[in-house]
Amino acid sequence: MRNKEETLRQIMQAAYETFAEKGFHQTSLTSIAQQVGISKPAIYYYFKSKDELIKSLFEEVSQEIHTITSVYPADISRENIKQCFYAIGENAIKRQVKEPHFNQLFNQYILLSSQDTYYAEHLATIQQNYFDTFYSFFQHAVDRGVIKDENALIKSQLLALVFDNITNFILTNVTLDYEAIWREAVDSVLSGIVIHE
Amino acid sequence: MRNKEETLRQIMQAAYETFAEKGFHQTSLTSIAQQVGISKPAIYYYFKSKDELIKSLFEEVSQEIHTITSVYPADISRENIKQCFYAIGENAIKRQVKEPHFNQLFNQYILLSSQDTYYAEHLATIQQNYFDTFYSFFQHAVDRGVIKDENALIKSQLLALVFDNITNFILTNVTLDYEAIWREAVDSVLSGIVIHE
DNA sequence: GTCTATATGCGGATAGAC
DNA sequence: GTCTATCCGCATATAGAC
Repeated sequence: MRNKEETLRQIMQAAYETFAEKGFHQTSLTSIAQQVGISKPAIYYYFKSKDELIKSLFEEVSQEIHTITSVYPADISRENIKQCFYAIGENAIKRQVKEPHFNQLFNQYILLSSQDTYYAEHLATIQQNYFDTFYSFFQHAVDRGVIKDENALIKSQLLALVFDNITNFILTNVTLDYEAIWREAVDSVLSGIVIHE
Repeated sequence: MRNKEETLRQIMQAAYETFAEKGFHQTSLTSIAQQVGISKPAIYYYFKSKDELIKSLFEEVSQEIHTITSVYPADISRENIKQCFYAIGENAIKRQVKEPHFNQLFNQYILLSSQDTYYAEHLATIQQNYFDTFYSFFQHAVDRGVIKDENALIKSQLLALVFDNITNFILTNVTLDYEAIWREAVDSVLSGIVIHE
């Protein structure tokens, strides 16, 4: 006899990987069941439908997003602010290279969002939260007298857009020097607003 | 009796719109046939399979991309270079708002590319070409003595990434001042390299 | 409570009539 | 060039074994 929670986790895990690699449609419940070692209808004991499984996975992935985007260093100074920003990008690039599945899956939900209001609404929240994180990072620096409060909102949004698209392009066959692009973005955006005493 | 070319165009047109709105999987050949006013198997006279139809549409969309990305003004001067860049973004934003189907469809092909090498290879070429366009724009300005040849490759790629992601985010429910972000990107990237005599 | 066996219906695909 | 008939596979649903 199997353990209920264990089986559930295995289904989620198999779904996560196969959906990311092959896409929702190209992944049959049969193949997920096979990976887990159960029969296809057994999945229906855990999920009302394939769409429910996809939705559950989305909720899990949404949680993870928060932990990813909500990390920012405690101490920002004139000396280390660029390094802080550099590090944010470098970490994301490394994670993306190491774990492409996450974003591959996430991109599928973004596509779903143009066809399904449920995903559209939830993703809008996530993305808004993502922009907010960058903005609060800027405000944090402003509060500490590290940078001037000049166009901070737009600048933070600009960096967020660059950051996001770098992680997207890593998934493609286009090889660019993404770290250099990120550093250039940070340099360009901060040039002129970092206070040099 | 129907006209062959006319029917083909109608199938492509219906596919274009429905695929963009509902996605490849959620669009059945039956619904396309209904829109055109023919029966489902009739589509198989024009396309070997649904995948073939999707691929044909891709080739058509690929053509259009070239015409979109390969426009750049003939005369760049110190006085108008920022305006030129601003205009590129403004045009793209306007087009995107007016015609969201194009990018919605295109994004689906990007997703396919992580599952299918055919699309991966062709998209890599398109995206490479897209970066090249931005770079040659920079080189053009360098050649005319408008900007310094400082980090031009990375800067051009940075602008290309911003440009691309702005058009993506317009499709979402996230409303930002995209024109302002684009102008900020242009200002940030060009600040320091525009030659002031 | 956990799963298997089995049934239904839809969408993609093919053969062949007109 | 288009249609009818038909096949096959998969998502889905339910009945019931243990």
